[in-house]
Amino acid sequence: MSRQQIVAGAADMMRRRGLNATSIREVAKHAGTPLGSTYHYFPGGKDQLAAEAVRLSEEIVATLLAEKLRQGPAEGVAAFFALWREVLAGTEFKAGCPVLAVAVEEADHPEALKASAEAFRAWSKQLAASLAEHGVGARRAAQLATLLIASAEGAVVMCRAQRSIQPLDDVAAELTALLEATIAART
Amino acid sequence: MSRQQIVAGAADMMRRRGLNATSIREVAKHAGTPLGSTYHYFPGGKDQLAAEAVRLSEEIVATLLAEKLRQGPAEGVAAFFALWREVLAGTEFKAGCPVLAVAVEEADHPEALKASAEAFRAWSKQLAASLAEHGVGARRAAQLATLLIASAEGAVVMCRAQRSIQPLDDVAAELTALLEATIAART
DNA sequence: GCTATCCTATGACGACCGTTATAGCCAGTG
DNA sequence: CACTGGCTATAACGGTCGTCATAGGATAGC
Repeated sequence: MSRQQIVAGAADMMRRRGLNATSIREVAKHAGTPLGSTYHYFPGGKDQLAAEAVRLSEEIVATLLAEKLRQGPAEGVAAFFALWREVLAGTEFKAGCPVLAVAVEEADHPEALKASAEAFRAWSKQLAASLAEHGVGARRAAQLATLLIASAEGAVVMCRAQRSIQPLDDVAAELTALLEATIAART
Repeated sequence: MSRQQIVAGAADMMRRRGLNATSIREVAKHAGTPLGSTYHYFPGGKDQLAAEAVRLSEEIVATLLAEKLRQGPAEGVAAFFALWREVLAGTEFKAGCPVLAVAVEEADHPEALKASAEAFRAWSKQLAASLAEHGVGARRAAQLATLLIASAEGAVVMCRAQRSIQPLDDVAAELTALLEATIAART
């Protein structure tokens, strides 16, 4: 269906150029659908389209995370960082996270912003739950999960600015060590 | 001078709405200067204006960081997080970091992007140097410095999305503990 | 007083934006 | 066959954007 192509194309454009630079016209053209169709599928306009793009991105990451976390928190975190490394490497550091892009551009897109908050919360919960399962206290697990996501998102932005993978690798190295130490201490 | 007001206004608008939603017209109006003056002061157009706004933000943070780091890395990091906490609280979670905003919106603003990369690098160097002075190995100090900046920037974005200060506090708590442990181990 | 220089003031340019309206195609159902 | 509803196709709306050009005013040095 072409509806999904529109959402996927919007997400791709948003993670590269941000929300405001992603025009509905270009999204439609890229998806091979007429402009009018966009407003047929998304009567809520750009806000709705952006919100769905954010939710799609959330699901993709959440699915990968859920799969890898079954092998343990360390594997999940490793997969999370590997995912961003691939995104950066595969786009010459030109793409980042569409969820973050929406949160940074405060225009009047309340649905999209809500979806963005929900995505961060969902990822955090997944990670925190996995940590708690492996003996980390609930409070500490939540803190660690937030740290993991915040630092990964921040590192991706730094990588884009500097056109280098090093910030992400630095952050991943530090957090992997911290995670191992924390889990080892509670086992 | 009105030139500085233009740059400061641009930085403020960028950190709230992002680069693309910051129009030169509005910046000029907000600064009380005519639109034509903007192109007199910044013949390089929006790219130059954005780059100078990023450099101004870099300097403000770097100055504060330099001052606080004289009392040690822990105090510097605490001040860094306190700064972002104030920005968020003082704007109802509607403002973030203009440096990050530029890096996220990949339009053709090469100078601004370069300034953004330079800002991240400058802050990292300051923090890493302070850590190294207090016994942390050079490699580790660089990694930790990157982690501190990445996680602070990422947490600020999460706070904006969720309209809550908790992500920043969670990250600050984790990193403060990590920092203390690291410095204690090498002393 | 004269002039050169910096800045103001104003308006225009082409382009793109989000959104809406309207008319037409083209299935599938009865 | 008729017809209805989902989607296409196309054009237009008011608005804002970055940028540029040009003319006016002020101010400082001579």
